[in-house]
Amino acid sequence: MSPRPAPRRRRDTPELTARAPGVLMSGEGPGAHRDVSERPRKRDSIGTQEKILAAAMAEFARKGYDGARVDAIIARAKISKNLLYHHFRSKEELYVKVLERTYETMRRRQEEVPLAGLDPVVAMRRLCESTFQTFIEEPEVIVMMNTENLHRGKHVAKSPIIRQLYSRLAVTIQAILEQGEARGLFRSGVDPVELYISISALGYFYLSNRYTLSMIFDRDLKSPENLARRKAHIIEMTMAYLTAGAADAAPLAAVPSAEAAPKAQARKAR
Amino acid sequence: MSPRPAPRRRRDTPELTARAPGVLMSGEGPGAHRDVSERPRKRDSIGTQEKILAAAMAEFARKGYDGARVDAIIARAKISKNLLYHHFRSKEELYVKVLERTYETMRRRQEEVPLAGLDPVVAMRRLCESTFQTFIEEPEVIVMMNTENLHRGKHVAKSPIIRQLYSRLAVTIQAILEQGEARGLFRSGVDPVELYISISALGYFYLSNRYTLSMIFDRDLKSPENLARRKAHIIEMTMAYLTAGAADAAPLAAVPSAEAAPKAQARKAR
DNA sequence: CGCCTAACTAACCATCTAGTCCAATAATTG
DNA sequence: CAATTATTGGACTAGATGGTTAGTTAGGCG
Repeated sequence: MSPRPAPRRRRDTPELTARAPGVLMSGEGPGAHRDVSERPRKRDSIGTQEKILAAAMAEFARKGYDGARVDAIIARAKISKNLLYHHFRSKEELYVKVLERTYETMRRRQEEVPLAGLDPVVAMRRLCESTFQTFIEEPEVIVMMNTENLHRGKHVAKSPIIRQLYSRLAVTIQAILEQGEARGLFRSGVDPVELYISISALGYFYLSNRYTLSMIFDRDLKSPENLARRKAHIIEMTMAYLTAGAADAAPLAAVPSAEAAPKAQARKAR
Repeated sequence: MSPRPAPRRRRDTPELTARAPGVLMSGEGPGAHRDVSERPRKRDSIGTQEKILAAAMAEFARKGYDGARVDAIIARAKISKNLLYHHFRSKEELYVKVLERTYETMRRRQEEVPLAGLDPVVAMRRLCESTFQTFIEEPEVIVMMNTENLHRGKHVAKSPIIRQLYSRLAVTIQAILEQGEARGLFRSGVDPVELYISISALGYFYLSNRYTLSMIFDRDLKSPENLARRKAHIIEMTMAYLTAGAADAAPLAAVPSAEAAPKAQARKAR
């Protein structure tokens, strides 16, 4: 083995960034500054971190973890590589931050939709809609979750923040189900987790696999008409399941439309 | 620019690798040959390609395209690197071959399930079961499709073989739907593509995202009980949707069980 | 039976990639 | 003002990675 004094010192940097204090006015240094049209470029730590996170989110959501390039992230964020590593320890740490942010987005979107106190049927329809709508408007969520599952959830496992985000949702759904059952609108014995997985699945898979599905079935799944049709289908399927065999079974189309086009469609859909 | 004569030599091999022409048949020369139980290991082109494809499938399904390493593939296949490149032009070509094989698997599994001529209700239940079962028993399918969709289907687009595999299925489903409708068992106006996407989604998403879902909901989605429950749920949901509002609507649980455990469960599940 | 081609190997290489080092400079804050 | 922190810049490196080159072996066939 070649005598290599420093074996490797990636991480173990003692973070002493002792810069020589005085000696620095020597050269004509500033000559290189060619930023003329740029705005003053102030020092804004959290703003920069925000830029980096946004750029990283875009890159990870486009290429996955292994396909993502740190150089691409710094290019997107228009910062130097050193600055990225000044704020984040490693590519992996940055990825975890982005992942946490993704889950935070999901949680926020969920809490934005008021479900408590509503008629159970309306509440469920609204849950279906908003779940699908979130996947449409936050496409990064899908790729980030796919990426994380490719890695078998090893980062989520280490992030205690993420693990708690969904507890409230399960409770909410449970309440809606109980109310619906009590009023004879829903069947009994519905598992809220199973149900939520299904509602998510119906929209998530459709969007996540739209490239291959579009190819196979020769249909543009992202067209506004098909998205609208899909949303209706998800609601139909979910409500049919819930109402089938209920005490006071509404035979079909419990509330056919009543709340079409609740929000701007596809805020930043691609 | 330190004057570096030799550009770079990672492995710092002691130069001159001139293999002496003759001296190598001395019995233990290829000492690495400790394959005793193995068959003589003749020169077997298609057998080798098979080994490579199997190894590549395993690697791609574990790591995705960018995470997969050619070196890992050759290690798994126990062949030399150049042999891989002798049979396949590039990592990408190999990936496409694996992808095609994946779709071929799906097609084969679909055709193995006889649906024509059955009672529509039975046929649909069977379709739900077999779809889920295929995802369980061929876990590579899920990751390969996720990977391909991460790349926005660019390889599928170039592979005409893949694009035709599903045409037959759509026709089959359409026939079942029509029959069910004619007999007053199913609702009318069901889109076969939309339906098939939903049936797939309910199982696919559950399995594909099981790592994060298991974490979030604190439930082992891969346990035999939960898999069985999921299968029942998928059937319930699909049949509820199809039968809701049918002319001759069967209120609930059209055919409660009747065909439980059709095959060995989880043939090569992990 | 020798030769040609295809199967096969080991070493090697060019390049890429995450991450570092060493400055230098400008803004912020105590 | 002085210490700190944010920021840029560029050169640099270890190691990994896809792919190639030069060479060896086996087997079918004329």
